[in-house]
Amino acid sequence: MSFWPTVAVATPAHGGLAQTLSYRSESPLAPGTLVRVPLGSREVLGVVWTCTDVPPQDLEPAQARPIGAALEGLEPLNGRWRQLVQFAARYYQRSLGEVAMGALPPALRELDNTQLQRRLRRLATARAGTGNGSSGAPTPVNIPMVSTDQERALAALAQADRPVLLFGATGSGKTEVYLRATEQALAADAKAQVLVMVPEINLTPQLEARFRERFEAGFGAGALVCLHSGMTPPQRLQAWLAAHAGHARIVLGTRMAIFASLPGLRLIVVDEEHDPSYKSQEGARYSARDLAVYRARLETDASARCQVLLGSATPSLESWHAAAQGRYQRVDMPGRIGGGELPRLRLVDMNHQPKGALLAPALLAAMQTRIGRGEQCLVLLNRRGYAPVLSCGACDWKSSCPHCSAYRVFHKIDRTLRCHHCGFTQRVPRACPDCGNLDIVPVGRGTEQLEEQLGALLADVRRPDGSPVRVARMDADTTRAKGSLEAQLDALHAGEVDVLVGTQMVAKGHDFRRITLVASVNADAALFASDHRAPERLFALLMQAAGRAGRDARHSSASEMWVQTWHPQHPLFDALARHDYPGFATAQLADRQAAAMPPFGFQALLRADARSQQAAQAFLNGAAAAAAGLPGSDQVTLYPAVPLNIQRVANVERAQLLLESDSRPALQSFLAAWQPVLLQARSLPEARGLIRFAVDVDPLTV
DNA sequence: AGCACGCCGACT
DNA sequence: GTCGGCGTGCTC
Repeated sequence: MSFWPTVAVATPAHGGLAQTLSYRSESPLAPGTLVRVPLGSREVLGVVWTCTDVPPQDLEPAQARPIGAALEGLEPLNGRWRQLVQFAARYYQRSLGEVAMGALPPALRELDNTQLQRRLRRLATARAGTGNGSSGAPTPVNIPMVSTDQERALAALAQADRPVLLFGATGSGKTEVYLRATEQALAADAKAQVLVMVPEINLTPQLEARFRERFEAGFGAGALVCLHSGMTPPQRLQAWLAAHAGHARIVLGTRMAIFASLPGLRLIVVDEEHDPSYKSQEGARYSARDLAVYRARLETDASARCQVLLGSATPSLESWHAAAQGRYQRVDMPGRIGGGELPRLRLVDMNHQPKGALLAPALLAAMQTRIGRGEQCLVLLNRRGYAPVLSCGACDWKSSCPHCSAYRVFHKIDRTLRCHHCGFTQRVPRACPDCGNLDIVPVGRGTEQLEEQLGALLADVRRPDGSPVRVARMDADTTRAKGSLEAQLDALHAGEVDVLVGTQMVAKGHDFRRITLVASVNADAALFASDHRAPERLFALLMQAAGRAGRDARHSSASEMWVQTWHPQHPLFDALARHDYPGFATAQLADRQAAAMPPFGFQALLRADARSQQAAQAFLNGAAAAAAGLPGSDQVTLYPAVPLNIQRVANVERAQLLLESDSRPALQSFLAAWQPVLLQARSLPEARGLIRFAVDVDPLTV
C-alpha cells in the first residue's frame, strides 16, 4: 500500500509550483516529520505537511517520486509550529516551503543521519552532565526585591487573557519582570518553555547573563540557549535541537527565534517591542512581534495557555492602539528603580548659536563641569565616519558612489571613501578627480569628526584626579570585530572613558552607570522626514538615549538630556520634556487616523529591483494595471510606482508601489489573488531587465 | 532558490 | 577545437 505525503520544500512562490509537493511513501508519515526528498537532480530537506492514502489529484500519481529517509531521532514538528509557519507564509505572501525551511537551522539541511545521531547523543550527554533540573537545590542568587510597580505588572500578567503591554520607563525594572514572569511560567509545568526576544544581537549577552545568573543554578546550564544569526551554524543547530527536544527551557534570541520549535511554549517576552529590527527586511518580511502575538494565541488551548509580554518605554503606536482598544492589556511602570528620576531635557536652539558651532557653548560647558566631577557624558550622532560627503572647492565634484545614488562617506582613520550601501571603498584621492584641484573638503559631520573635535575642545579639561579627558567612539566601525563591543563597554564601565561618542547603537539597552549627561547633536533630520514613522522613531531614540543617563540614583536628579535642534518649538520636544509618551502617542495616533495610516489603515508594498529604473517601474505599473477586478481590489488603493529614496544600490535600480486599504482581509485576499498576476507581469516585454520583486506586508517605511 | 540546458566569445 | 558567460525554464 502506498501513501501520498505532501512536503514543504524550499521553493519560492514563483514558478507555478503548488505550496507543497506530492511524494510517494511505502509507510505513513506523521505530519511535521523532517524528511529528505528528491527535487530535480538533488536531494533536499523537507517537512511532511500532510499524509494520506489517497493519491494526489493535481498530479499524475506516477509523477510523484518516492520520498527519501526521515531524519531519525527527531520528533515531528508539532501542529502549532506548522500553523505558525503556514500563517506567516500566507500573510507575508511567501511560499510555505521557503518559510518552513527558513525557520529551520541551515546546518540541519546538510546533515546526514550519522552526523545527526552524533549531535543528538551529544545533546543527551550534555543534559545528563548538567542535570535536568531536578538535581540539586537552587543556589541562592542575588534576587532583588520587587517594587510595587513590578508586583502589579506580574499580578496583571498572571490574570491576563490577552497580550500584556508593559509600558515601563527605562530603568523601571522591566527585566526583573521578565525574569519573574519566566520563573513563574517555568515553575507551573516541568515541560514549560519561555521565549525571550531582543531586537539586536548586541543586546543578547547582557540579558543572557541576567537569565543565567537567575536560572542556571536551578535548571542547569543547558536550560538556556541563544538563537541568533551571530552564532555559527553548529551552535545554532545545537541550540535549535535543544529547544525542539524541550531540554532548553529558555530560548533567548533575535527575531528569527520566533520560529524556533518550542513544544512547551508558555510565555513569549518581546523586549523593546517597538524596535524596527523585529521586522525582517528581506526574504519573508515578517514582524516577529506580530507573530509572537499570533503564536501565543496558537499555543493556547483548553489544556494550557501561552502568554505574551511586550515591553517598552516607548511602545509602537500599533501596540499602544491595541491596548487603547482593549485587545492588549496595558500595565504601567512609571517609576525608576531606586526612585531615580529621568533626566531633565535641555533644548538648545541652534538658531541662536555661534555660526558653524558643532556643539553649543552651553552644552560644552555642561560637559566640562560633569567631567570635572568624574561623571560621564554620552554624545549621539547618527552618522558614522568623518564626514558624510567630500566635495571639491573648485568644481562640483562630490564623493558620489559610482554604483549607488548616494555619497561615499569620508573615513579619515584610514583615508578612505566608503559607500555605506554597497561597501565600495577607495582611498581618498589626493586631488579632485574631475578638475585636479587639491582643495577637496569634508562636508557635514560624522562620529569620527565629533570624536576628534571633542578631543580638541576638551583638551584642557581635567578629571578629578588631574588626568586628561578621555574621549572614545562607539559605532558599527569600532565594534565590528568580535568581542570589541564587550571590550568597549568594559572600558566604559571601568570609568576609563569620560565622553563616549556614538551612533544610535549606544542608545540601546546598555547599562551605563555613571553617565549623567546625554546629548543628541543632530536630531532634526528625522523631524521632517517624509516617513510618517520618523517622529515616533526619534522620540523612541531620544527617550532611550535619555534612559542611559542617571541610572545611578545618586546622580539621577542632576542628570540631563541635551538636544540640539533648529526647531525647538516642535511639539515632539514638548512631550519629550515631560517624558510624556502617552501624550505623544495620542497626538501621533490622531494624525495617523486623520490620514488613514496604520494602525487605522493597512499597507503593503510591491518592491522591484531591476537593471533600469524604467523596467522596475514598468513591471510595477503593469502589475497594477492588471489588478483591476481581482478579489478585494475595490477596497484597495494602488499608487503609482515611485523610485526608492536611494534609487540605485550596487547598480541595481529600485522602485516600489504602495497599496492601502481600510480592511486587512481585503488587502490580504487581494494580495493572494495578485500573486499569479505578478508572475505574469514579470515577463512583460517592457519589464525586461527586472531582477526580482517582493511584497512587503505591513511595511515600516514607505 | 538551485540547477540544468542552451547558445555565443577568448583560451589551453 | 573547448571552458564558461548568464538567459530561460523546471523542480512532485
